[in-house]
Amino acid sequence: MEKIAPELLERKKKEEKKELEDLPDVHGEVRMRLAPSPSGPMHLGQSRMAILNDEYVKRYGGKLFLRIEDTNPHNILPEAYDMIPEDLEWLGVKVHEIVIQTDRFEIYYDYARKLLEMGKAYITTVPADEWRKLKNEGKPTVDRELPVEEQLERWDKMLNGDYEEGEAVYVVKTDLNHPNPAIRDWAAFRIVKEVEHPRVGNKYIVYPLMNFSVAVDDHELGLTHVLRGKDHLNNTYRQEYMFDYFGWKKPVYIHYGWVTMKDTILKTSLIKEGIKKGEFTGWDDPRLGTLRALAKRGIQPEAIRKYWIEVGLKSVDIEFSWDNLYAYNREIVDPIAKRYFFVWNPKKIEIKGVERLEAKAPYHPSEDMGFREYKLEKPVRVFVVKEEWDSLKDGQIIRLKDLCNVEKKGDDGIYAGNDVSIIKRGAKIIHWCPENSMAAEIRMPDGTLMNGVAEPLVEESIGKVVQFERFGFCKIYREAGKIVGYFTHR
RNA sequence: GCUCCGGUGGUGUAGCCCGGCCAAGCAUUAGGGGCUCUCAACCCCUCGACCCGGGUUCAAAUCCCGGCCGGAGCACCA
Repeated sequence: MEKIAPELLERKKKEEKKELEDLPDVHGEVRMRLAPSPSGPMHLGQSRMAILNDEYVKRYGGKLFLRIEDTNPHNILPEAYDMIPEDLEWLGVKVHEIVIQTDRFEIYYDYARKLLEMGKAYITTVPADEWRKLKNEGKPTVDRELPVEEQLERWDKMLNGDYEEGEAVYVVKTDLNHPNPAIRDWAAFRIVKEVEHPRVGNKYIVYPLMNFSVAVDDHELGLTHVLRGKDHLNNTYRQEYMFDYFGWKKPVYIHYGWVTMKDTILKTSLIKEGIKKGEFTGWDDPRLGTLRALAKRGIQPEAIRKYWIEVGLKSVDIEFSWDNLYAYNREIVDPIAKRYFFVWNPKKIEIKGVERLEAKAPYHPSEDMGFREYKLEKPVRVFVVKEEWDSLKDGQIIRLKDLCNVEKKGDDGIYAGNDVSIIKRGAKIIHWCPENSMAAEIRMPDGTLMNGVAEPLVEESIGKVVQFERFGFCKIYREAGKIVGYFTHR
């Protein structure tokens, strides 16, 4: 090989596979986390952080935490506690330990008290908008510098439920003159009384806000590296104050860019509403960008993984490319998908001039998967795509793939032998389905349906991704006696 | 408005830190051809990019300055 065609080897070398770049500051093993809130199942956008964290933990060894951030009782879908781990498992992400924030209130309270004692936090009873206004002007509220004893007293009152919702807020001090107003004093605990938490009920009335619980947990879990979207950049700065106050060692923070997904419905609140209204069939409706929808459509988790590895951790904003994802998926699915015929807008034609026909079509054009065979008896009738048949000229001879040649004559076909060489001479090849085919409905990612018939043998591929020849890849299901295909991609 | 972050073909990415081998690589998409009993796969070819302007230098996608453009955050959400 080397002697005959060294240039081929050269080429091989150039097509190195994409690899994630190394993480900075790795000393031995890493400890990382995924931190979704349980508002719904995972979607494509969230799979990025899951995959990347997983890749690094697998590369360096260490531990990956799934930390469910459920400290906002207003935005929780109880089923999500189970759905998220399921989605991760489907993705092939290895989670070593699950941590749920509503199990950890005592830890947060503990640190909250310490911070008050250190004079690094205060409890304000000033209304939110006023507090915010003062902050933007770089001015303290009247209660910011109240003595520690009084702050602790207020804290106890908060915990005891002596304040109503919105009457008191625990704030972490930073720097009122910080040039970025977003970083100045930030709210860390709020009172929630009017809503019951789906998981812990009304056991607690003081809820930590994200920046506080995240900082505490990132430290408590001993994280070495934190990957997050750059929309969290200011939160990182806020949280760093906590690390500085307590003298904790900070993890390495890496902020990756924003991903926009055109024509993809990701927003959980919208999906939830749509499901309720009946606009979507469920969390796996093929129009959605949830992982469950993609799974249903036959997208392989390995394709998603490969996609995000290719994209990497850059802080540039990017546009998601379905084409690229489909290309990766096709690479995986093409060699294993069995081939079948699906005829949309079917028209039944009779092939005259033969007693019987035998079809022998390979399951795969290049892989050795055997054949699907059909025997067609006397009135030999098949389904073909209506527009296709109608567009043929009378007298035109075409090839019915893996069956025979026919000459069109109105709504009939005249048997024209079985000489494959007519293809070489330019005969059109069309596909067909036997008369005993099954009704089939294909559901497209844009929500449209295609109705037709699928050859009987597809039944053996229920639950699998197949390729309907001259149509595209689909994942096959059965619903109410009919074949239902979820379109994967061409 | 303020504070950050970033700008390589339609899309994604490599190169940028440590200037030259970059008249910019790879993948995908699009167009064309080949092969094939699929409009798939495979093979070949083609189109297509360093945001702009200065500066430093023998030499800049790579370093410096300015501008322009895009994005994020500025919640008692995460």
